[in-house]
Amino acid sequence: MAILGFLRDFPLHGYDLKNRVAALAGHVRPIADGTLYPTIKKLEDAGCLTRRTAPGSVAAPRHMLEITQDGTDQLRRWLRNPEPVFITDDNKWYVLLAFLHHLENAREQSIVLARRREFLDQPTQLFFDEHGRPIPADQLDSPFRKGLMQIHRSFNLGEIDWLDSQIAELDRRAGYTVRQRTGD
Amino acid sequence: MAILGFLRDFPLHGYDLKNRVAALAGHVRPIADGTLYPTIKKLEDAGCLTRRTAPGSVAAPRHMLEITQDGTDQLRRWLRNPEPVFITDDNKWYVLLAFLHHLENAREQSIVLARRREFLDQPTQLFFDEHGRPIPADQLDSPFRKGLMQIHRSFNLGEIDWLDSQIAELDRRAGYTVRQRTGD
DNA sequence: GTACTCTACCTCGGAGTCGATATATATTCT
DNA sequence: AGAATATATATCGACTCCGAGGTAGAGTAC
Repeated sequence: MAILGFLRDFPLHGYDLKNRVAALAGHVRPIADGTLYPTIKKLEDAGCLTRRTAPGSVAAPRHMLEITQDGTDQLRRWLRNPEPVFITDDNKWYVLLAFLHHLENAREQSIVLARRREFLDQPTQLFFDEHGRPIPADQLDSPFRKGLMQIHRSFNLGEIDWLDSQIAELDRRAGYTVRQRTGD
Repeated sequence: MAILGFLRDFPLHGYDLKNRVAALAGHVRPIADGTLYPTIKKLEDAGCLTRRTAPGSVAAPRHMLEITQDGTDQLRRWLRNPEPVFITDDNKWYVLLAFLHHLENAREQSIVLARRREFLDQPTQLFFDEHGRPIPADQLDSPFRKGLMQIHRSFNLGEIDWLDSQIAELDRRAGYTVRQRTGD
């Protein structure tokens, strides 16, 4: 998704892609060569991108990669209907968010944000005692677990606020569109 | 790490472990049977845990798992000297944090928190233009990328605050210990 | 009575990822 | 001259993990 998402903005070569993915997921983990190049090949075989050999600006020749219409369609399918783990795994969710603007329909964007919003709404209970009873944050012995729950909670609330404002804005825009269309 | 970390508190059976890991990493992803049971077996073969068959409270018989001294040692090694990805990957870091109290030495705990703190201190630049120039948050076209950077920044600042206060507290405690020792 | 659900364990195949290794070119440092 | 570093691409074996499937006991709904 990150490869096609970056290529949707402008053509890039593998090495550049690697650095951009590493920066985006930088706080997560850089992508390994052994992952990147086979994935590029797979996407090429699937017709999602084409390559043109160009002289390297500094050293060895580059393979400039360009996204195709099929690639754009594939990217939009992934964004429009993301697998559950892209909603629940923070790392994957942030990668998705970085490319969500490639879904051009505000309504579709709003639906994806709403899925994340719904997920964050679920009460999270992280720790339990011997008998399976939930332990509230203030009764935890470990200051690390206390901090973990506290940080987790405040972070969730912050993201929920942001999601709500974004969803409202997107729905307002989509609403205008619908009204304009139905107003014909 | 999560398996040994939970067993360090009290013995559990596989099914219970699965639910606890799912709750801890609940906002991430639940652990699959195909991951859990082979991992339990691997830890058993490595002498990190022992199992005792007990009648199931409701249905099939359970395998109650208990951590051994070797298992405790292994857990402490993982916590004391975590691989880089446990510092940089949020998901893994939070799992580590949930069990850091099993490192009983305040100095050692503090060193691990300091590694995370140092990592968070690095300026994060997520997006670049065609020419590789960094794009500041306020110049991004996508509201999702803007939100991503904004949330990321505020979250980092929050965690840094917490880390600083924890490190100070731990060092204060470790300092007392050293002073008492050297004062003999 | 029988279908469904929850508990509880286990295995196998496949997908994805990493890390090591290899190949080359150009620049910079010593 | 030689070494180190950065650019740039590619492959291979090993490892991890998931998902689908299987086994089984006990309770619950219809």
